[in-house]
Amino acid sequence: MDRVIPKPTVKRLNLYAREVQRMIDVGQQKVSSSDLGNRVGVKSNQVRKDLAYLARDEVAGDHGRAGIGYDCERLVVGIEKLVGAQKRWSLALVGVGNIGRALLSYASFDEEGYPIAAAFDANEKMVGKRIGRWEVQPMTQLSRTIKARRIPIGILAVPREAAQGLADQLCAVGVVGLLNFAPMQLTVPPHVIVANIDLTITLKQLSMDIALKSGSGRSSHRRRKERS
Amino acid sequence: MDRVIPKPTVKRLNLYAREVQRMIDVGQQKVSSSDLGNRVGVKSNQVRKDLAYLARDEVAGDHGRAGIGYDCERLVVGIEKLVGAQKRWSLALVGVGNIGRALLSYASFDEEGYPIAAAFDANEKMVGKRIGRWEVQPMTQLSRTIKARRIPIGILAVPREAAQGLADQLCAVGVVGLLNFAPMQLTVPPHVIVANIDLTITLKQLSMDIALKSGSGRSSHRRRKERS
DNA sequence: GCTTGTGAATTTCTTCACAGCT
DNA sequence: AGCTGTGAAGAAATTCACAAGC
Repeated sequence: MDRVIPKPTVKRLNLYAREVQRMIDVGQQKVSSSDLGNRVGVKSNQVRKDLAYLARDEVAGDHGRAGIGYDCERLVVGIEKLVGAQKRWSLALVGVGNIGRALLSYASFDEEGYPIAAAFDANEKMVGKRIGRWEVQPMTQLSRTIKARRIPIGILAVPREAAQGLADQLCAVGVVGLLNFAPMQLTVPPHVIVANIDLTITLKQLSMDIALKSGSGRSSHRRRKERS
Repeated sequence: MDRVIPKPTVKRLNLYAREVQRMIDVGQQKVSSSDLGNRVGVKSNQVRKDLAYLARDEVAGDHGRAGIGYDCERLVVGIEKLVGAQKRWSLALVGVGNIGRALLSYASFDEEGYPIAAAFDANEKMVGKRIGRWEVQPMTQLSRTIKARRIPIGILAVPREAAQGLADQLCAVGVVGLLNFAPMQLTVPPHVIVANIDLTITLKQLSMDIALKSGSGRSSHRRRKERS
């Protein structure tokens, strides 16, 4: 009777979907929980538990067949239904510096249903330039454009000092999610959700993990270690 | 008697250190667990529990003073001792496309003790170019350079199709950590640790979180929602 | 009054183990 | 034989609640 899906499960479901899609591209039709687990770096038990959430949802439907496995096609469809990949969310990119430009050239956003709908920069030399199919807009247009086009998610790719102020602006004009590349914690109204991409923190964790593993030898599992 | 520091705690300790450093820059001398908690988006209880790990470590030392708080200076020093920020780790950047170039221009890596020591690309037009202070090297130099300079961490900023092969190469020449920007799970030997920066998965989680929060109104806590 | 530190309770997530289907 | 689904056990992380210091 549990309607809520655990956070870690949501994440893994997305990984499964991507992996299974890739198997389909290669002509595979069935997949077992242990196959999938190996590819994603997760125990087969965990895979089955995660996939069991599909069956609990009316629309996603049941899937596994004992002795056989899961049908790839149905599986990705089911996961996407459950985990909401059906909707498209447009993005507003704020900051067209190095990271911003990299994001504009990053085709996957589009392909995955997250089109960048507009790009803004404070730098006058940047404003008006065309980058790919975007024309960089001045910050003065930010509210207007986001409101008019009802863009739900903002990407902050600006220097740390500017991030909080722009986050405030974005929240004020109705954004409900932020993808934050600035190395700081943003403070936002309670209805807004922030996802941080924090490169230096990630690197620090990585090096800490490396340092720790050197000290603690013997682990029986033999595949891979993963951090998000 | 617990020598091991929980993963989530390591992450938060890094966030605390950064935040406290910023307070120092602004002239602050003391900080309380609730101050710090507010800034990082964590309950004060949690902050204290996390900081208690400092006292358990001989070298990091004890810190909090009841009724007063923590001394900012000593705190960052203590955290950095505990969480290993003293060591420098050099990086090998593999792939000088959009993301790769953005990383080369990203000053924080250097400042935080993670200098990019070399950059490689498979594209002949790229090889030999100077970008900032780096000269892009051909992939044929990859093993030589990494072995010679004993670079411990590789950054994979290459297309998905190339990622696994290059990961294999990097692991073969002694890298012990990988920062992977390719949208896939890498398979690596057990002693190598992988940290993934997965933009589309992050976006999918973000949009799922947004969708969920719309459905479940009343939560009593009022600050921010954070995902890594 | 405001603060830290911490055992105990609680919640969340993972792993185990096995019944049951193909 | 090989596989799924799941209750039960276990482990990990968070939150509570309160004694004790300033």
